[in-house]
Amino acid sequence: MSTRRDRAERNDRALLQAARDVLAEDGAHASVAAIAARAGVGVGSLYRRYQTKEELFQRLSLLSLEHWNEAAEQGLADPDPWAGLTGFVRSCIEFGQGSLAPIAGTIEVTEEMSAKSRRGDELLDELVRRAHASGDLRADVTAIDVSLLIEQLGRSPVVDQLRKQGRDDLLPAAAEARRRLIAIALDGLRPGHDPLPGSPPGDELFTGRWSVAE
Amino acid sequence: MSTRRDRAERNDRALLQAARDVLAEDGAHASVAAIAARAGVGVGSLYRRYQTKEELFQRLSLLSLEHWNEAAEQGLADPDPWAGLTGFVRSCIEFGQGSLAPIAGTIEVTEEMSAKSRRGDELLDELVRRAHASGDLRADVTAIDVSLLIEQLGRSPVVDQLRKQGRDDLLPAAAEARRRLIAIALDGLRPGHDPLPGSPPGDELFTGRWSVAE
DNA sequence: ACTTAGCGGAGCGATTCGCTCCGCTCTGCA
DNA sequence: TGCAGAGCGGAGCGAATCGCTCCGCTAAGT
Repeated sequence: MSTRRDRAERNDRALLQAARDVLAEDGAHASVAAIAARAGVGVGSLYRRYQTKEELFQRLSLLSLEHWNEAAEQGLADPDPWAGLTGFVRSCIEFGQGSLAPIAGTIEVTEEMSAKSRRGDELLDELVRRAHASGDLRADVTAIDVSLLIEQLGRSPVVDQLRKQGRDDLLPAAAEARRRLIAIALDGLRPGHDPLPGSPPGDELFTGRWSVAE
Repeated sequence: MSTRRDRAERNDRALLQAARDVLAEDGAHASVAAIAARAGVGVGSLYRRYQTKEELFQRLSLLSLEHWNEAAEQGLADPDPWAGLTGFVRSCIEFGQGSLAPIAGTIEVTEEMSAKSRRGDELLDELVRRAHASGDLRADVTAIDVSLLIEQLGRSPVVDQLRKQGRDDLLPAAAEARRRLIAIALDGLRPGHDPLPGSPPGDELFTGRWSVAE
């Protein structure tokens, strides 16, 4: 009913998506002004909804974690272990998880966030375990390998740059090219290849990476 | 002999490597002050060697193109088409080609640069053609797919972020984890997988991407 | 011992940052 | 229809940072 509240909610969603886009384009120096402009609202409206830039980014991180967990649960609901795992990976990549990387270490991690992060780790472990058991996933790949792969593919240099240059005409082609790269990487997760180099990465690469530098 | 000149040359090399590192960490807003500091010289010395920030970045781009071409020629010299192609890809990734992405579109492209770029395209075409002919490379992968793959893997979100946070203790582990991701992606280039989605990307994704936005 | 090439970094004006605050619009109720 | 005020956009604030200049000083060369 209330038009006022509807409008505010639309603005909020637009702000969050704009923040993701601008973060992808401008990286660490994404400015509030750019985010507000991209969302089509004034900075004043942004600051009524979020007291501070950090609060906006915390909200963004929380939503990302929630999406990760929902996608993982959907993947586990798939009877096919391989389709479940790859569906999860693709969903995370397309959601734009990667664009949050530049703000890691710049925002305070709330207890709610780290709880959801732990839950996400468990879900991914289970996805990987299932795919190992069914023989669909090469044996020497760990859950952390998969996490890092999502992070690596979560940003697209080509798409980001074209967007920054305003070449919107080329974006569909770039998105299609990107999908091919993702398919290539996922094919590399299949069994039947030479063993991976080095030893499996430990989770110390994730622990503490999101905490604020003192 | 001349100690003066030796020192200057060492400074120059340190500047170029520092520029690569800082670009990887700070992206588009890498500052001259940060580059000079990382190289262990004053900004004054940087500006005696390069009249402007753009000139430094042009030099950096030129060296990257030259490295690309040398690596491609080395790859072609390898009697094994697959080893030649993957050696080329790995060499480009490790050289840090990816760190130049943020400055694309911000510097003027000299005639020398575009000539070397054309030469690089030809060399890569030949590498891909050889690998196709020997059956080592999946048939639906094009040279542009390989270029985009190099660009995608040319930056490491994990390594960049750990460096920014000063967690140098974790860098070796991150580098090893990165090498595993590269191996996975290269395995995905092998034959024997489902066809890639979409149609092969055209070279319009590269044409003009390096020209200055007007 | 004297000259001077070559260096580091303080500091300039311009720009951009996160954020505040205010005038205006346009909704919702009488 | 008229009016009160909720909610908006964006000008503008002080601080920070930018690319770049310039100068005092160190130390190499004669």
